[in-house]
Amino acid sequence: MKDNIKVARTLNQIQIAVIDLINTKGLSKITVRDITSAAKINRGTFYLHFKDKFDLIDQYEANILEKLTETFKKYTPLLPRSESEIEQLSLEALTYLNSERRLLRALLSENGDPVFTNKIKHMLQYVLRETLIKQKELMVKKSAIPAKYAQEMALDSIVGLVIFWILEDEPDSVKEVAQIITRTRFMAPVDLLGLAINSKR
Amino acid sequence: MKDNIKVARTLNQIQIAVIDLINTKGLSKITVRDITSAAKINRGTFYLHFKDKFDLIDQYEANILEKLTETFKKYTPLLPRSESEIEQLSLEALTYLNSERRLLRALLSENGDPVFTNKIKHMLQYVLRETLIKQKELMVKKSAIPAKYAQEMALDSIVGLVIFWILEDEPDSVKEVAQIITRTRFMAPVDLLGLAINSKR
DNA sequence: AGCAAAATCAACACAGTGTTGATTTGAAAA
DNA sequence: TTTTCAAATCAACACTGTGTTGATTTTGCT
Repeated sequence: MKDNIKVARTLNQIQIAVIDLINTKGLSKITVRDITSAAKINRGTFYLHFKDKFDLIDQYEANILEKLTETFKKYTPLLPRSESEIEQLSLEALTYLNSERRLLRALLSENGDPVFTNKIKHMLQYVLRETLIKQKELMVKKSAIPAKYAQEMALDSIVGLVIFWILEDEPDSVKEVAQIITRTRFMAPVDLLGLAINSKR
Repeated sequence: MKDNIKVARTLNQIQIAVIDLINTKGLSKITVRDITSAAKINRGTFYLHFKDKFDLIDQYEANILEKLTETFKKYTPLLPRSESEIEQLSLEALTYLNSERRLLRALLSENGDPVFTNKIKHMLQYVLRETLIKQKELMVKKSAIPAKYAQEMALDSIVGLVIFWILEDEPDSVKEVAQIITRTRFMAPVDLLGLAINSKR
């Protein structure tokens, strides 16, 4: 049996310290010493749980990505076939993200781990690819631009939107954002921006 | 007078070494020692030109961003009012980026500097904000979603597209991509992907 | 109360950093 | 060609952070 209570307390102190340190001095400048002294634990103890600073961040991120993947799996085989299905899935994913807002804000901020965004993108890409294979019949129309670009942009815009929401100081509600995500799937950038651009050449 | 030739040769050797090292071992794991030994210069010489590894990368990136900003300034006051103006600006910007493809590929790859993407976004945001102020009359329609989200997504999708293109092994021509960018401004994600999604709830 | 896991502590070699002062090299002006 | 001076080389320095060690103490659990 592990002394789970002891471990849990230590890991807790570490996470609180790390979030605080990311926000104050930035992840890249944090040392293991910083973490352990802020968490008021022995430096050796840190190495009992983590290989190094990057391993620590990896564990946090992997945990979040895993939970998020499960949410998506619940909706497989997607893609969703209707607006309301898109909205429902968005709602569930956003609700989970919101529950981890403190950690996510730190990791996704300028002071955080700039690689995390890429990991999120790759996870989503993997999930989408899995389901797209089973859903080829959905692809009925030919797009005006190569699929690779379309996929990349769809992914970037949605990931960008969610991260933007996470980083807001007074974020809109989960429900509002789920609706916004749904709407944006059906609107062009020019229309989203409300611009009047002459589409004649 | 500076021994410009000497300096230029040194800086050249360093850049070649850095690009190579980023591609092989990744920017985060590169030491100043690695750079100087690969460039076959004395370690002290490095510090004659750069404060540290990050200063070096900053200089490369700042240089690229500056050139890119100039290109955009040539088109001020934009925003462009027609498709052809969008395409022309895209063409010019892409042509410059293409001329720096080797360095950009390294910096923007998984092994590169994950912060660079953010810097590009911020630069574009600044340029757009500058011009949007002067072009308020362009904003005629009310968008269905808050402007902040629309702007973020438009930015993310276009930056994502360009970076995707930079990282391709056999990239499409500058002209093709300029056309693609232009088209995407007027199309919704669902249409870009060619999906048949039921928009009824 | 007694066991075992977890945390503490001091000490270690090591790698990379950034800086120094003295010396050599070499491109270009006189 | 010779002179000159900025640039590059070189060896040595103190310093910081790392990751690991073995011995010891603490503390939750049964």
